Amino acid sequence: MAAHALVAFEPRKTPIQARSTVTVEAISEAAVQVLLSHGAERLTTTRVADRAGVSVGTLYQYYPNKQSLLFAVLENHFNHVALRVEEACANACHKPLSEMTKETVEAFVDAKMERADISVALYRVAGDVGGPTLVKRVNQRTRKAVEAMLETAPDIKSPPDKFAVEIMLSAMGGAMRSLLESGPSPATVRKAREQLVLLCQSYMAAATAKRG
Amino acid sequence: MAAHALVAFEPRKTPIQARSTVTVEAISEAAVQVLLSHGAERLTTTRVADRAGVSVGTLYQYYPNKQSLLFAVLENHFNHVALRVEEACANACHKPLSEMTKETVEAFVDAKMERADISVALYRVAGDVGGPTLVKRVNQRTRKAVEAMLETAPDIKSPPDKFAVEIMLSAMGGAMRSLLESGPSPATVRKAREQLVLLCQSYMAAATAKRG
Amino acid sequence: MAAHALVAFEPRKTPIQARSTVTVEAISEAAVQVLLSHGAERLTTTRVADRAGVSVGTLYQYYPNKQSLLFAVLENHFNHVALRVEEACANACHKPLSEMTKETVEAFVDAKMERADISVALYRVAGDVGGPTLVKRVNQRTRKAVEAMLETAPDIKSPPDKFAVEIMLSAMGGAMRSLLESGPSPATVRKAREQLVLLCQSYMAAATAKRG
Amino acid sequence: MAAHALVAFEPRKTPIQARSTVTVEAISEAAVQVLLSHGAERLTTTRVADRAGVSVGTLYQYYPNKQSLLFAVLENHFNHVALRVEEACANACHKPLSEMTKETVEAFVDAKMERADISVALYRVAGDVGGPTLVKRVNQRTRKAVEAMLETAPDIKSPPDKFAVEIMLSAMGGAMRSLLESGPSPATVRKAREQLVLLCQSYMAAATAKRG
DNA sequence: CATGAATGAGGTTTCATTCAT
DNA sequence: TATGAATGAAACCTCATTCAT
Repeated sequence: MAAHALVAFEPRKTPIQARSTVTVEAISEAAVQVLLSHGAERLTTTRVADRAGVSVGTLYQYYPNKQSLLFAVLENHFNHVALRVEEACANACHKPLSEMTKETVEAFVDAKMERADISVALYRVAGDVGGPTLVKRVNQRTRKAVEAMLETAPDIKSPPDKFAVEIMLSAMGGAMRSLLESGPSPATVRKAREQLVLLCQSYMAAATAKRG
Repeated sequence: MAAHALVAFEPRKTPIQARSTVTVEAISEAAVQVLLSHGAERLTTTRVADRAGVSVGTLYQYYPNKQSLLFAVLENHFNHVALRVEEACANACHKPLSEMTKETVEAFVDAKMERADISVALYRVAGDVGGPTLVKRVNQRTRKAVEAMLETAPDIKSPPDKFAVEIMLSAMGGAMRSLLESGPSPATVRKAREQLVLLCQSYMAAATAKRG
Repeated sequence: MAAHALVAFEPRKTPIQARSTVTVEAISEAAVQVLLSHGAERLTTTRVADRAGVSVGTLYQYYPNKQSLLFAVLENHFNHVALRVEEACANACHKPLSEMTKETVEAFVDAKMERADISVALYRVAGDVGGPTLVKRVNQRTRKAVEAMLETAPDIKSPPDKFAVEIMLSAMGGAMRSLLESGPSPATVRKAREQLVLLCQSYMAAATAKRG
Repeated sequence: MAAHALVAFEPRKTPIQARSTVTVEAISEAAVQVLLSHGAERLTTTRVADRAGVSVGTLYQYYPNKQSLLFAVLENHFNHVALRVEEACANACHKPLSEMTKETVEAFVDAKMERADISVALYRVAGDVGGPTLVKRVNQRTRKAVEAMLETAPDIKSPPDKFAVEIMLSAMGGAMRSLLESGPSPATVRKAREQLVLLCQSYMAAATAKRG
């Protein structure tokens, strides 16, 4: 599994018949299951196929290699989280800055916690599978949503630059990663959520005030 | 390489003789070299031994298995960074809060950048090798240093709680990870460093002000 | 692809309808294309079907297995060459021996060169597919044509025995094989053609003289 | 087994200890055995290792891949035949041309027949393994020996050009191939040998006479 | 007749680890 | 202690072939 070449991550074949769509989803879901039950290094394509109730050959009809399968799973997860954040951003338009920040951060934390186990499992495969690239791509997308939201803030003169938003997103992501990897209690999660809100609020305030 | 059992990560034999120490260090350094030149999944024990100029057998005299070797490398790197931060904390005692934060953050960023390539390479093995555990341990240590420093701050009434410091450290670590994995230009690093300082300063201000 | 059992090499169903004939030819031609573009070991039935613009299933309607497909392609090629030689033999009747030989050899060389690329590609599959059997069969046929021609030679008393003709044909075939596999320049081909004519002429003269 | 890239055919590791030399030879010999007993397409690296009494891993210590193993076997065989022909050429120096030719051809036929089964088996792998390249290389070598011999012929004025010798060698090789692949009786072999001698003798006479 | 999704045995290759020398 | 040959389980992936639609 060399992750140096970022090629051929796209699915190999577009399902035409109805049954293949089912198969593709079964495989993707099975990959998550195996990831959770066996861990990243015990995940083999054969095991995934077994769990999905298909043969290995079928798996390879839709994913050209193991990486592309894991990449797809990773992408799903990231897309889900990104979507939640985008929704929150859309909802928080025209509210005061601190409210905006709060809702965005909370949406992110909640989306991650929603499938905390998967998040943790995926941290383990991300490196081998183009994770960083994907993270960057998703961060761009999220950043755009945040920026659009900030444009509508009534209480700031000019928005922070792109860079500040990026820093905030990656800081937030990193803190969540540490948190999730420590297997936190619900109470801990609650406290961390609060602190994360505070972290981002104070940063946003500082970053926008500078130009205001 | 199952990372589920966190046993036997410690080096097998403590080198007493000078020759052994040299060997151990050669192996550890070779591991880093191979990591950089071949990537995480092309790192094999044989290759490391070759690069170190010893036989595989010898490698296994000092490290019970591959994981323990990588763990040691990881530990080295983390210890180095932690040391730099601790030094900065010691130096910043009795200075104003914002100054303290600035110097701490800058020490962290600079330490990471000092061997940026190694940092990136290690992100790739961390998951398989007890990285999260190690991160937690190092974070504890760093947190203590930060807390001790904060105790001496002249301009705050009471220090932030443990949790706030932990959040800050993990946020900072996460942001650096994203940054490093994107292969940033020097200019980008400079800007990120500034922003990271701002992020932490505003957070520390907010977190201590609450109790102040 | 075990070639030990020489069964079931014949096409499965004789195409009666026009559409079928077109399909069969498309498949056969596609096999050649794939052979040239991907090489012998990258030739898969699916790939051939794709190139032919039909589904694998359809391919298997006309060829019971992969071998039979390749066998058919091989047969086509050999038949083509044999036909050319037979024509030459028919044309050369009643001419002097050396003229007969010249025209026969040249017809063979030219027929091979006509589709040199296919010839080379087929050398690579011949072994797996009943090539030797086919070669023998085609050589019988060609030998008959040559013998019939020789019967009409005005300048020999009695024809050479079967064996001599067979030796000549296989020598000629082997030399062409070596030549083609070396990717010869046109000039080389021209020289080789001359020499091959000389080789066969002198042999025929010697082989017939013995009995004459 | 893609044979397009003619790289990495050389053995991977030079045996240092005595025992490894034994191992290498056992593997090579086992490959021949498996080739004979199972045929070319049933030859698997695992099977070869089993037959050699070692593990697959050991096989791969000495041969970087399956091709390189088969290439080595092929090379052995060709070298053996080339050696026999070279010996014959050395012995036939200063004899009359027809005698030279006779002894050379007979040496070739006899060397091939000596291990007829291997010859046939190898025809089947040659294509996948760099056979043509090897054939060319060995033919060069043999040609040199033949030319050196011809220089000493008392009864020719000037030797035939390189090309004629090459044609002769490849014709001879091709005829032998056809013969061997037909599973000939001893009587057939005897007759073929005679005819082959005649073929080459008459060609050599013709090819040298031209310049004489 | 055509389609193409599914099959799964089987092949090649890697690499952490051991142990006789 | 050092060596490095040997191990072999286990991973990934291919592809000829079938059969329900």
